[in-house]
Amino acid sequence: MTDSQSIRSVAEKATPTRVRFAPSPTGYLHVGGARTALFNWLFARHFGGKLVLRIEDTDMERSSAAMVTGILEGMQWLGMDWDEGPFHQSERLELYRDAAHKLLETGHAYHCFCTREELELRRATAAEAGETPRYDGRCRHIPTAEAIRRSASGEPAVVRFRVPQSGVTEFHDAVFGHMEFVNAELEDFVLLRSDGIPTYHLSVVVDDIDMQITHVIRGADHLSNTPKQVLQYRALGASLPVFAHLPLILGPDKTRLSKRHGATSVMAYRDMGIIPEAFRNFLAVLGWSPGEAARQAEGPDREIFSTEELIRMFSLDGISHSNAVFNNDKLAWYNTEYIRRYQSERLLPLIEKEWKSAAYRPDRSAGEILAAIALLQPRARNLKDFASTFQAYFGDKYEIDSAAAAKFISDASLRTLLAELGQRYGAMDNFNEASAELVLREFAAEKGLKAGALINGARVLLTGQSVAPSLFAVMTYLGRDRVARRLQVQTKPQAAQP
RNA sequence: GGCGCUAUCGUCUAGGGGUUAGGACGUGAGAUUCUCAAUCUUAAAACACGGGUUCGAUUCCCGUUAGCGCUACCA
Repeated sequence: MTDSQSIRSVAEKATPTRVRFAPSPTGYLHVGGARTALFNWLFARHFGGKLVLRIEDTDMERSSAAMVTGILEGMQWLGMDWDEGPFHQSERLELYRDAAHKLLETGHAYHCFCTREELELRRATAAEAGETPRYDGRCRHIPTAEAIRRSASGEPAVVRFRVPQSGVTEFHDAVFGHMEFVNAELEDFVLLRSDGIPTYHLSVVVDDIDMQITHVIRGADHLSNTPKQVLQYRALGASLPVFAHLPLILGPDKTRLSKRHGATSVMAYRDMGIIPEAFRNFLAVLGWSPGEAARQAEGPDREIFSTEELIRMFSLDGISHSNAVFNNDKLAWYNTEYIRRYQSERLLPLIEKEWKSAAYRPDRSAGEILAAIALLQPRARNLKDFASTFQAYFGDKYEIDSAAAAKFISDASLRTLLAELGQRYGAMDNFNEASAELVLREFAAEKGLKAGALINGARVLLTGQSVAPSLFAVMTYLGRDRVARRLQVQTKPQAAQP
């Protein structure tokens, strides 16, 4: 340890928590990435630290600006903000080249002139011989002067890190504990490609040092890469951040979540009618648990956590060591819970988006719309319901579900009676929930049939569905005239159609 | 193949040397009755296996098995 290093580590202790979310824009923000972002965000907010957003776009062929936009959109949808960035690695290439040169100068790296074809061939040969395919280090011993001359003369070369051939590389992981890797198992990995673009291994380390990241919270798929990075921190004379690797999210078949399992993009969940907070809550407890004590302290609800609660309770200690299966049923449950708990006013903008995407236009006053939402919230499962099965509450154009019609209003005499009931309602003076029910029941007794038959039939005519809130509450919401009109509508029973 | 990680109900998990192994989702049954996808009640459902250590392991250690990850001039 040099003096400057110890001074630096003291200084770093005084620095606030700094974490980063560093997606690669080779695809949309996927579920796993979203959870990584969430844990970083929660961690930063918990400690009043900073979240840096960094776009790892050094793979120019696979990266695109559209994907960056999509990722930012995904984060915003989930209600996560960031304090710095987005920084693009593609705009910081000089930094990585400088670091590579520094490593070259200090002997921690060397030029390698082996071609891809040669490497490929050797790998294949090694695999055939049952050996571990690993770079054999043949360019390690090319004298520096010669390497510089060859490189300067235009011979393509990559820069490789010179991994110690003995010893072990250790680090502490906040989730998995003490980690130790035998250096001899590591190969001399590539830092700089022959086109001068850094690989992930280099850029991630250089940026994490440059951005003074204190905690690297990322997917467990990086656990095995970490010793390569630790080696670079040491070679560069930088102190180590705290690493925290997150278990992976799996599909129902316990393989890594992928497109095969359905939606993996978080935006797909928005499009499926999921409330962002519900999705976030679901994601937060996938691979993390606040623990019994913290749970109890938060009161009776043990599964539903507000943003503030999540921030307050979040801790690296609660992160699970094992992978978690993504459970759609539980997500759906969270969604219904959030739909119920939201104030109608708060739900409205989300519902309006659904209307817009379904090209549906409500035909009611703002007050009526809010009342309808409040009426329907307890039985909505999904935001999509408001633009589909609930259309009868927001306008007079709605379809009658054919199965419901067949079951409850296929009888012509019943239809006639419902129309008559409609007339009776139309003539009422004090139309309210209690009186509407009284009139219906008296009407049923008068005609000698069960109230249930009328109720079920009326429900279908009034709402188009066989499932709805309490019928008389629906009537009250709809109002006398609309109820009267709908009951008297003479659509032909579905069954009678040729 | 090598290296690494992991292992509690079907799933997410709590717990932790002595517990009736707790909760949630889902599932079954019942209640309610104007419908249910609501509500209430209730049931079934787990410590992967084998060795240690110990008076006592689901918990600690080792191994086996299984799953996952890494093993690129991808990230």
